[in-house]
Amino acid sequence: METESLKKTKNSRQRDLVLRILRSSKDHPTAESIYREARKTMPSISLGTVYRNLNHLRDEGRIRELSYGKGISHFDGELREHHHLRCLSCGSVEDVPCIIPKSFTEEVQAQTRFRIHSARLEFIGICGSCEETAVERKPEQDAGGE
Amino acid sequence: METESLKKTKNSRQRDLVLRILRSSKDHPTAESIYREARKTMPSISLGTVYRNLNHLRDEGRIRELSYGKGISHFDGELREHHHLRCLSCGSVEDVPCIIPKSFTEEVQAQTRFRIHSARLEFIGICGSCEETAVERKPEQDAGGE
DNA sequence: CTAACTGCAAAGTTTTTGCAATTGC
DNA sequence: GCAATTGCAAAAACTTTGCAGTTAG
Repeated sequence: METESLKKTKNSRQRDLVLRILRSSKDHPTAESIYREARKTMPSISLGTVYRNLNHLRDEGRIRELSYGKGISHFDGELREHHHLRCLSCGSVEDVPCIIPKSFTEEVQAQTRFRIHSARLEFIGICGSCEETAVERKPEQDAGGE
Repeated sequence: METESLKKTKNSRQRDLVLRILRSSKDHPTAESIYREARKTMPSISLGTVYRNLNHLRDEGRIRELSYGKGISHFDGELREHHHLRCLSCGSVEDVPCIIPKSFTEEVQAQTRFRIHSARLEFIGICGSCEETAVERKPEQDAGGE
């Protein structure tokens, strides 16, 4: 009867800070940007500690790791089901509070031998402001200054 | 009247090879595994060239880059709409030929100022064979050897 | 008290890049 | 012929880790 190697967790000021920054963040910060933010409050915090805490919080399921794009991971402090819109033009990522239809998930599960826990969905396209910019730039339109 | 900085593309044996490997691949190889495979045919090919060609092919839209997980990108030579099942236990990724319901996509698009081109969907759960293994391991069941 | 945690810096991984030589068109 | 491409190796970018000292419980 072995318990799943659960280890005692201490609350450190550093971990609290990382979590607080993530929770209060409207976007999806990277380790680096969390680090920069954290140093405003706690100048001695190290990048390694930020990484360790992000991994720890993710393993506990208290935050989500996104890792879209190539190298860099982004982190998300929002746990309720939601998905993402990624803009091809400016690279921004916003949340959509949509929920994948249960019927769809069930259909997929029925078709495969897979037990589905959750899903990650990312819509890829052009965001509102880039769309506007593109329209402004069109030559048919009276082209702005410069 | 400037065209979108389109640059002439040459066909090199290296690029063809990378594409051929990807197209004939049932799974989603990494740059590294494509490199290993490529060297069987063309021992002089370099890893840098594999990376350059993968990026090039992706930019042309001839392959897809997956980059799930942290560091390593995986590539996918299949362009028809399909999505992925990722197993939490063994880390494997398989294709599901499912299609996101148009009505769902349209609903999301209507809710936001976003113009959706495409979507990436990944179901996360436990694959068939891991599920079986887990069941075998359950102590209620007559536990196998070892 | 002591195991978890930290800061620091060095090391690890994955990907990109500069350069001179080739190669496809 | 010339620009695109290549091989090589060095550099960059991101993340993890070993260690000795600190801290929460």
